[in-house]
Amino acid sequence: MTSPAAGKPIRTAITDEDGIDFAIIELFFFAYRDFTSDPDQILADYGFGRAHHRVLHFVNRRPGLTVAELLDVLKITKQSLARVLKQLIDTDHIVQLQGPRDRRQRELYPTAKGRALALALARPQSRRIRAALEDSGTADRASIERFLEAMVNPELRAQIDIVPAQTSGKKNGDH
Amino acid sequence: MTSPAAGKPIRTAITDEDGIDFAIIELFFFAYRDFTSDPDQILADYGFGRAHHRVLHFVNRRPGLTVAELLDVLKITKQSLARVLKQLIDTDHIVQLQGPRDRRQRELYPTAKGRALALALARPQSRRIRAALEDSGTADRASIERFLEAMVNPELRAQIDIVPAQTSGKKNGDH
DNA sequence: AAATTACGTCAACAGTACTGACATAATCCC
DNA sequence: GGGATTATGTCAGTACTGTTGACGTAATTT
Repeated sequence: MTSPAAGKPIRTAITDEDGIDFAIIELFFFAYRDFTSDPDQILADYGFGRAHHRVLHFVNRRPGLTVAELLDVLKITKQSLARVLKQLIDTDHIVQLQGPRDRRQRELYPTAKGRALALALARPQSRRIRAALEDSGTADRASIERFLEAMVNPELRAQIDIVPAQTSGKKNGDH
Repeated sequence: MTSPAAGKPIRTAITDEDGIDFAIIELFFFAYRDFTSDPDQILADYGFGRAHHRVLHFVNRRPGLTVAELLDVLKITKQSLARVLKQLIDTDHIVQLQGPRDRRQRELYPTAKGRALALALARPQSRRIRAALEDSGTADRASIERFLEAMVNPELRAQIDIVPAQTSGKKNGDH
């Protein structure tokens, strides 16, 4: 049961000693797990995974973004993106257009099919958020939004707020 | 560039039409990504991954939990847990004790080494949370906690709150 | 014309998850 | 007592997502 040189078991639960906020750490894990479980179920019907969802999401949010910009947002390598993006293009969820200024670039746009899937995936997530905001009562949307934004690395906050609420895509002022 | 029967590109960004809360959906993605990046860096030094972190976290939070209980909290299969748990035991971060009542069970406890690593991993996460709470100003801790808890599937909320704040482990009233 | 950039692709590998099958020991129940 | 069930462990195969490294091509920059 216990190996030869095994350390002694600690029988007391870890406490909030050192001011460690275990409650929220744990809550964040559970919340994110369930948050992603809704779209995961839908994606399975398409043979897609979470990576496809992320690509689809950002292409719909910033139509016309280039491959390099997408890589920068997702923080993955191009080899990792390649497989996923190829599948989304082959299944006609996303199309590539040659960049108008720089013909080396590939601007990514959703098709009607890709737009529809993005919406279908976001719907249960949005429903969950709305319900959580209601259930938690007092918490107003803005304060949750501010908290989540503050959780993001400062250098990377530029990636957020790129979408100007209503107006159309092609508005990438970064890089 | 465009394949034969490709759909037409949609050039407008997806809107908050249909009442979809894209802002918070996206924020949640960025926040969780950065939230996990801190411990990921530390884990790399040990040759561990995120799965090790989760096991270590819950064994420290509920010392004496059984393998079955751990599987239930993590919502993974025993085959998936096996490798990770074995490594943590082999490296003397966790020890197993035969269950006192039911000798088939294996109660999991952290060693001093495992406790120390769990704390080291939680520290930057807690720091990030504290900073985010401060930065976001108004948002009081309790409302964030309530929101995150409300994001979790109702059936699974029992898993939370198991740890009674200060008292020791062995208090698993579920199942 | 040479260097750099944007993108694509091939190959190998790691980490985490899954399903299915089978083994062992301990407990439960008739 | 003895068969069924339960808790755990393990073997084998597979999928998805990510990595590094290398190389190729076309377009732009210098």
